[in-house]
Amino acid sequence: MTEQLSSEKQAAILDAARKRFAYYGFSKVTMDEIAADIGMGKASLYYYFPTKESLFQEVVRQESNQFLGDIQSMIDDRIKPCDMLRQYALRRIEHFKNLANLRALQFQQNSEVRLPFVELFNDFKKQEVNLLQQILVIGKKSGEFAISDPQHSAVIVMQMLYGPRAWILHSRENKLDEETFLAFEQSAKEIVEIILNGIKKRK
Amino acid sequence: MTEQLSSEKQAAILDAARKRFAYYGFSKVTMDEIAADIGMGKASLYYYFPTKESLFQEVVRQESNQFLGDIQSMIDDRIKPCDMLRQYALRRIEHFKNLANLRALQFQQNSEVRLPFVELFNDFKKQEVNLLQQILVIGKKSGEFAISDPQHSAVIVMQMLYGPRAWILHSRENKLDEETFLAFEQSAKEIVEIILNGIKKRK
DNA sequence: TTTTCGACGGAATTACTGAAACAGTCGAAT
DNA sequence: ATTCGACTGTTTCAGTAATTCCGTCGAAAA
Repeated sequence: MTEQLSSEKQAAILDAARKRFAYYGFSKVTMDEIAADIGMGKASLYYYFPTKESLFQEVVRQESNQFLGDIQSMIDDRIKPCDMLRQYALRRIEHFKNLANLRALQFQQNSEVRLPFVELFNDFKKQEVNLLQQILVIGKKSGEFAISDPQHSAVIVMQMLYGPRAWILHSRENKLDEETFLAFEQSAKEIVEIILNGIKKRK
Repeated sequence: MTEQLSSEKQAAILDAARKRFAYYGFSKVTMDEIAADIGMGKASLYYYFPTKESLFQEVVRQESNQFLGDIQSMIDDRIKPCDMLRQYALRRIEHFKNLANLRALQFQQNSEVRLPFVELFNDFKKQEVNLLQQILVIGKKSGEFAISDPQHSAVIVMQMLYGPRAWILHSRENKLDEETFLAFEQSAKEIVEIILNGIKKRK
């Protein structure tokens, strides 16, 4: 079980890295610090992870996959669609909490928004939309959700959860080009309709 | 009508300032540029406005008051509550467009988020919530909205419109303290319920 | 053979400094 | 009452020196 020992060390590194990254963000953590946390030399970290970036990515990937896996198995359990959606949303809040400052960093300093990280987060977002679509399709088929296009609705609900503002900041160079604005305007209008449905009295 | 002439000049300054500020943000606009736009010397601007900051504030205040005034008079017209809410949301998108980069600046660089501006925007937010509350109270009284607490709902809808993410970035030093997170968590959960109501099939 | 680490090189970040830009003032001109 | 050129003190910025930190390597330990 030498491999077991190796992955134990690896897990320890990932754990220490997660704690530091989640609190201080990527650039304000040094490899020396992470190594010191688990009583190792910095050079040893490079035996397990080729770069600092890959270590960070692995931390995010692990946490994200945990979340996505949980949701997927919940869907597979075939509980009521209504509860699926509620559980998903609550679990999502939890997940966001775990990666709090890690994710918040997306919307902070430009310097932190490195291309590989953007790709990582966008990939996660895509998978999340996909899960949401599954839930909505099930909800529609079973007749519990009054939606015409689950694919479309999923994107809107996601947008709602991410917040319209996040959208804008995502646009290149923090500037509002016409294209970005039209997309924002469109989804903002659709969100309004959902809000209306949400608070209108049932007939 | 010498005063009329004065306020005409003042209006011209405000107009030039609005155009520049809305596009480039506060710090990337110089008083010289604004003055040049209307063919005046910079020093003359200081005859009408004591500081650059006061000029900026006046621009925001004017645009905001226009918006708030429009909504108020729409409410006074006593149209259907449902249309009130829809109109409000659409007009809000329009308003946001006018102040696009002016407002976007709230969520960008730290350097731009100066205390007097935060207060200005928070003040606007308060007034906006108040209008929204009026609409919801009317909607509830007339029996068109199925909400228990209009005061509370107004805050939630606002949060939805501003986006939960914006909330987080608002917190001091861009750091997620416990208090901020609890507030976020609470409202996120409530937003979930609204989403659910919005897409659930009517019985 | 697998894992750890001290010591080192080079790239990137920070701290520093001098020059340029800018907000705001003042007194004269209109 | 209103405009403006010329000036001042502060802030911003570009360029540079000093430092930090990522990542490597060869030796040592297990």
